[in-house]
Amino acid sequence: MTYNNALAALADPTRRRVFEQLRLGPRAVGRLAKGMPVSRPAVSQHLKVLKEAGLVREERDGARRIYAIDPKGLGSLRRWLDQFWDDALDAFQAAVESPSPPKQTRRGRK
Amino acid sequence: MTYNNALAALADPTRRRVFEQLRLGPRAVGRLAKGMPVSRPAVSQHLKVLKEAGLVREERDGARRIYAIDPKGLGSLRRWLDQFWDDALDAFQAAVESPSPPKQTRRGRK
DNA sequence: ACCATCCGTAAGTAACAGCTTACGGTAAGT
DNA sequence: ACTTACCGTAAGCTGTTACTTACGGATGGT
Repeated sequence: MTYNNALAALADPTRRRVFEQLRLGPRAVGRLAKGMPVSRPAVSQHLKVLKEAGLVREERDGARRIYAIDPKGLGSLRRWLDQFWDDALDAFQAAVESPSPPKQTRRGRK
Repeated sequence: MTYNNALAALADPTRRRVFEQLRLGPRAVGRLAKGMPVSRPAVSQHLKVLKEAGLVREERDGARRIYAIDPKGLGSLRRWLDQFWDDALDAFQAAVESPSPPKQTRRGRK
């Protein structure tokens, strides 16, 4: 039930860019901030949102925080999307196969 | 390359609710607005965003507009997520299998 | 012709989200 | 003990966004 947070988290372009950076492997905050158009605190705030959405895991290494992708949030999002995908295709196919659907027209078409 | 718009569109809870309504089949605007906590124009605006994101298709039936899920936007979103899913699992597995990664520590761990 | 239904758009407002700078806390090196 | 590096949080500002009401165009029935 965390897919809603995951969607909201991945909606922001900057945050998505941080997330895509982590696809290459775990990274510290400072390293993530380098090469980004925003400041380091901004990256920290984005990481906080991603973490609360279950998309990212935090691991301490001395004074540094290493962030990595958490498959959990990604999985729940994928499940939601797949379920949606199947149902949508069913409805789409049913609409195509029947020229005059049962409840489609209420007052006649033409 | 429309997955970013799709993510932004599905980020809003109300808009997601409209979209999930359409999972049951094509609906007119007025019918979608009934049972929603917001006004009909608000639903129209949400449908416009969903349409621009490629998530929804519009079909005119007299004075009514019938909206239905467009598999296109859903597909691009799914592809992006799948690619992400694979890469993330690879990186995750690689990180687990190697106790001491190559560039993980810069000044030594302890 | 008239009226009712269905809907999109414009304008205005209030809440939210993302960014910056400033600050404090923790850990490692000397 | 002192300094440096690394990072999270608070406070404040600003642009965006989701909502409302009001309006007008298009279609269908009588």
